[in-house]
Amino acid sequence: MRLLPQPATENIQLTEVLRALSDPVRLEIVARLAAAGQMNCTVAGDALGIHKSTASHHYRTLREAGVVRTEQDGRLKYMSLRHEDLESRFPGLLPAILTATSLHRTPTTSEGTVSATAEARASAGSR
Amino acid sequence: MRLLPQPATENIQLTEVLRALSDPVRLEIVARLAAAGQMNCTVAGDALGIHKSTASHHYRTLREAGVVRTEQDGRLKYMSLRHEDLESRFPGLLPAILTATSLHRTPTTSEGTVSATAEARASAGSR
DNA sequence: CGTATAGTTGGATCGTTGTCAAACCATGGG
DNA sequence: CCCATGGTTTGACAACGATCCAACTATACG
Repeated sequence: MRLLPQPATENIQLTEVLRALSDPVRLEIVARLAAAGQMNCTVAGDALGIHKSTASHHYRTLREAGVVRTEQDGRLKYMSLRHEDLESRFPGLLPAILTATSLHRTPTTSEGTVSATAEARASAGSR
Repeated sequence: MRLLPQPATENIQLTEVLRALSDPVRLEIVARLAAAGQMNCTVAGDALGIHKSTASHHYRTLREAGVVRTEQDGRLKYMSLRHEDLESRFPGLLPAILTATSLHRTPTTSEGTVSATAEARASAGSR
């Protein structure tokens, strides 16, 4: 369970977090992470219908901004929200954003079927 | 007291708000607006040490994102935060961001302090 | 070892953005 | 009516970002 490099909590910058979350694809990833707890990269890419290299770019952006942590377990990498770190540095910010995304959810690309698959796979891969 | 065109409350998009606030200069404008209540455009530009056309661009970005309202009174235009509109659409978001900016403020918002200006300009200019 | 799987990296493309400068527009005062 | 003042618009420029494809790396499994 190797943890990929990420900024220390005290070095997380507000503008970078906001920038990371200002992209619809990344906001969607974060919303799904909040619901699922964690997520493997391929699942995220498949669910969002984007190329895997594009997905990889978004994971990196989120990780470097300090929004998510990535742990490698074998061939898989699992992302999860840095909830406590963000809360301690920007109290209330992430909850407010997650509330907003759930309030104004857009009927995204085949949300129901794909997200069901994504969740099934995500939970099957977790332990 | 003419009100400049702005998006209706229900049309304010989260990603656009986050995008608008992800620029250090605009975040500084918003922080000062929160402290001062309202602000005239030239004052903001002078205080931030940026060209007036650049400032104008940022005002427009903030207004079009739904973050600020602009009212024209004679030759002057006053900006103020759309606090209630944002609160009704994204509860807790703006307060959390303002809290974050005041928690991790570089120098304080007193006028005349130019170091904040220099830093904002430096990071913005080094894109 | 060889192969399949998971993800990254580099290159190419194309649109967006922050900045300044200069010209422009609008408003109120003399 | 003209001019000074407050802001906007346009143009140019350099940097950034999102995306895809193809090639690459790394890990596990047989």
